[in-house]
Amino acid sequence: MLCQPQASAAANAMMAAALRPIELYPALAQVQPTLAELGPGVAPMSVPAGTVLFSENTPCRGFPLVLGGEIKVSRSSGDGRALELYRVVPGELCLVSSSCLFRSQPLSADGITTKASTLMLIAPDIFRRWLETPAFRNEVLGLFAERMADLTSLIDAVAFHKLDRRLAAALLGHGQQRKVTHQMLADELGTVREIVTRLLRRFEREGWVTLGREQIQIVDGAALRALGN
Amino acid sequence: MLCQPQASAAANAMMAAALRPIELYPALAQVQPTLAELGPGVAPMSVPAGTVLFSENTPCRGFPLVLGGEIKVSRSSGDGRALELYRVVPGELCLVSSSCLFRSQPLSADGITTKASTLMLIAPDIFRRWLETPAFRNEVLGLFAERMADLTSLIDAVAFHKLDRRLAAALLGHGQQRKVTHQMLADELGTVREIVTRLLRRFEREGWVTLGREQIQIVDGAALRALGN
DNA sequence: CGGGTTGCGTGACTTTTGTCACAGACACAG
DNA sequence: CTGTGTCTGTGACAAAAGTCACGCAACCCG
Repeated sequence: MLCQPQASAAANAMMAAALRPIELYPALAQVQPTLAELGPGVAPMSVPAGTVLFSENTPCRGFPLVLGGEIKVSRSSGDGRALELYRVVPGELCLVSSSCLFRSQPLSADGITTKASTLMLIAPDIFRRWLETPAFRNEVLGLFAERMADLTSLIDAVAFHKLDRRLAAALLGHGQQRKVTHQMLADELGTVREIVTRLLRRFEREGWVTLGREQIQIVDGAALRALGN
Repeated sequence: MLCQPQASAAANAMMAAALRPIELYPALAQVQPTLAELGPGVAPMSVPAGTVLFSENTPCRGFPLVLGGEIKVSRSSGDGRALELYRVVPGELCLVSSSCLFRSQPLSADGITTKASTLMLIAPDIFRRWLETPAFRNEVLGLFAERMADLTSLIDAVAFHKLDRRLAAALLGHGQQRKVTHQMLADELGTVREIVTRLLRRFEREGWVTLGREQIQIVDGAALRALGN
């Protein structure tokens, strides 16, 4: 989790956002001690895509505020499968890693950046003082509530929906095409590659998508939506 | 959700606990305004077993502190299946119903008392003032973290574990025998009655349990534990 | 351009789970 | 005791998901 300088245009845009945490987290404008007072103690750090921020056993050192990029939080089964729990985007806290600071047991999940990302790691005692500020507190509680809702609807999906529905839903909301491998989709849904391949071929035969290497073109979004509800 | 007088010995014991919310929630000793100041505004209410406290559509009126009894929070599929998310016991807040006070969307889940129960319904504005107290705040945040962990491990179970494992796990931790119908276990696990019956018969043939009407005797807990991990 | 790697497609098969239909067992009320 | 529920057991079947094994295509790189 070391600081890595970034030079690409995307990274620069990201850094620009990273310099304005207050825009992402308006509540930070009111916290005590202020960001300015803390100075270098809360210097944002940049990590490349694919960095493992935490995994099942790592203890957490603080509360990561995500300033840029994206963190994928997932849970993996003993054997080769994995299931994505949710993603943390700028303006959100990574609650999984932080929740272990409110309780004894560490929360076992993996966190990996999907893009080059910038974070600010807040020490527990600072965080607790920030919670004195009602606005910040409400943001944190709201995020917890949000995450609970996410997890609940994931439970619903995994327990009650068939894979084709879930796959259809996973394809939507990413523009006209998604650039992913079948394996990535499998990991997102908690299944294996072959099943994803088979279902996608079915979708293709239905004329809903067209497939290519590492990319899926959505042809009939309405049909997918109808399936995915 | 009306107040119903309780006369049984069990209910009396429960009411006795209800009179000591501070023992259940030590942090309440420090909150402002105090319980005494609020007086009748936070009068505990008693409901019988099987009361529907909230369901998918009900908006929530406040934060229920559970003083006695037990609330089962579950999610149901469109068709006849259901899956238990977790249970709320005395000393805990019912976060599902309260989380909708931190965000716009109501969190869709059902809450039913499994026993005669006593709760204190805290109005949102009071609750927010109580959150000024660090001890209370930490308790609430800790509970959120706890619940996230619960949900995460449920996701893990539903996504990666076979039903026999989950059933075995469901039988443990309830003493030597569990008094439930197969249907109740099915609702707990998110499956249908027939499957539970079949698996239980298998367990019986293995000599791990003995079955009776509405009751399951655990004979070989070690074997169940080995299966359930 | 040749060889290794990665991603995709597929067929054959097994296991698990769910569905349907029905029958017997038990419990309790009248 | 008799009827009327609720609870349990089961067989036959269908569907969904996972496993294994393999071949081929695209791409990457020296």
